[in-house]
Amino acid sequence: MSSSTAPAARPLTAAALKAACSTCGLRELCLPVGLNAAEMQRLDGLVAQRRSVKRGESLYRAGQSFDALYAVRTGFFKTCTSSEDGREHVTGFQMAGELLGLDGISTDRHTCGAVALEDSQVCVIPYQQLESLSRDFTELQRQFHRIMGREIVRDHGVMMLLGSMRAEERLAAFLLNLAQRLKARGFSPTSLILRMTREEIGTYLGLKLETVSRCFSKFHEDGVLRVHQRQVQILDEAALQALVSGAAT
Amino acid sequence: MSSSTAPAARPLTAAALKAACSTCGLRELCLPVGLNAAEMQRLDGLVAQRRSVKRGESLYRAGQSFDALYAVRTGFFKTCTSSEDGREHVTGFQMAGELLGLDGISTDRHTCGAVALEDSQVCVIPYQQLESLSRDFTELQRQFHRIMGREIVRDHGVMMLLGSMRAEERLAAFLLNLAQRLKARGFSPTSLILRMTREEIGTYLGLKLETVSRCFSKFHEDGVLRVHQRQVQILDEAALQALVSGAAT
DNA sequence: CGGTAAGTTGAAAAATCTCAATCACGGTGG
DNA sequence: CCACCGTGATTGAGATTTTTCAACTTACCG
Repeated sequence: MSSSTAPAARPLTAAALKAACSTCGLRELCLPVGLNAAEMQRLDGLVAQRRSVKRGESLYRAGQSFDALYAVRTGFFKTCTSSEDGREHVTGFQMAGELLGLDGISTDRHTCGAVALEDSQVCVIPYQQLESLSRDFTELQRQFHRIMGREIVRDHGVMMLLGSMRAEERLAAFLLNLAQRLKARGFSPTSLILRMTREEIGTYLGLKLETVSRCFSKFHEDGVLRVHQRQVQILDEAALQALVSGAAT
Repeated sequence: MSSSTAPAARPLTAAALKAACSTCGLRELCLPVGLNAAEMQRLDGLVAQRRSVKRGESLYRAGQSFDALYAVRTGFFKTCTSSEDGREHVTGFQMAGELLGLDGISTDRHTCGAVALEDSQVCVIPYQQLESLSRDFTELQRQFHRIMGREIVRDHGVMMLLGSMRAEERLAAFLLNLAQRLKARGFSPTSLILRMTREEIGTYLGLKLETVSRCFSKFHEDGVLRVHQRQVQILDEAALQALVSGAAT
């Protein structure tokens, strides 16, 4: 769409790609949480650029030098590390309002890759400038730290999931988490379209794709879900919740 | 050393418990990395207090309000989350120079508990003051962010371990990691005394204690380790390394 | 010494993986 | 418009890994 001719409508020009936190619908989920108007404006100056990433393309790759964080504006990403022997492991899925790239902070080099699972757009947040601005604004500093802290807590949750739940429990936890995040963004929490393959779910949950598929089928049989390929409808949220909480039984 | 009164030897007075990064042997591993003399002195003003934690005691518990980070000075800790149904999961082991408490940043409340596995001492780093000081010193800010980033990368490593390695590979990775950290602290990287039980290793690695025990025995039989209870000697590091890297084979 | 917590080992059960065959869907080209 | 192709998803059966349950040993502490 929108070849460079068309002076009437050019949604993908540089101007259109100009970011602006202050007018962004995601500002209550994203980096600007808690900022006042003046601070927001300063942040607008920092988050100046957007970047489009087509489905299947990499936003960044492992090993690449780190110089910016990215806030997902639209679309859906996975982040994955690959081990020395080439196996891939998905460390997370990111949707609108979530930050990508934190893995690069410690070594100035990305340790995961980020791949778009559908056509997506991100806001580029130059890291040097973010550090600098967060020295001026207590609230921005605070929020940035909270976001990093949240990532750590999230990772602990995943470690717990991988370390002590079995297949069905893992998938239940995964679906509930997805539903809850969709809900926070105003989407239906019961009817979702998965953006990732069974294999990607599998490497995220530490399972083989066949196991993931079998669990979906099992949930379907039990009337907990309606599953049709990537279309999933949650029929009995309580049942999923019970699997996750009462995981011991 | 130094206590102002000092009627001879009172190692546990308040004065003796006074912390000082500038004279601490761990400063090259801990928070003060990269600071100049003046900055170090300001940091000394912040990290003013030490706290002793006896073996088996908690430094902090899940749910408790968060107001400080802790740098391990001596000793050894584990951090664990407990799931809703009461199962415990160990998220990490911390030794001298490593930071505890990052899990509290996102919600102002700790989400894990930290328990000393031997008599330990930590430096208390009041969080508000750390944030404040890191607004003044670029280098401190930088280092603090690196530490958080490192924790995220570490967690990704554990997720990969839990998600895609089998028992022996996990234990090998665990031992190599431990050895490497001990080496960085000037201890022998081949002869180590485990501070934790088989069960604690198990919940960290997502295995049952019997499985951990069997893996130790297997390594012993294969001549890779000498194992006698908690005394472990690494005889063939390359073999462990091969297990971790060529995990696919 | 005796008691307790931790560690080891064995055998059977359970969960997950592997390998293989088949099915469904979306897109492409005739 | 429809047949065909390739990717992704499903399902089955047998192999493998890990867990479970249980018995037994060892070390440590007062």
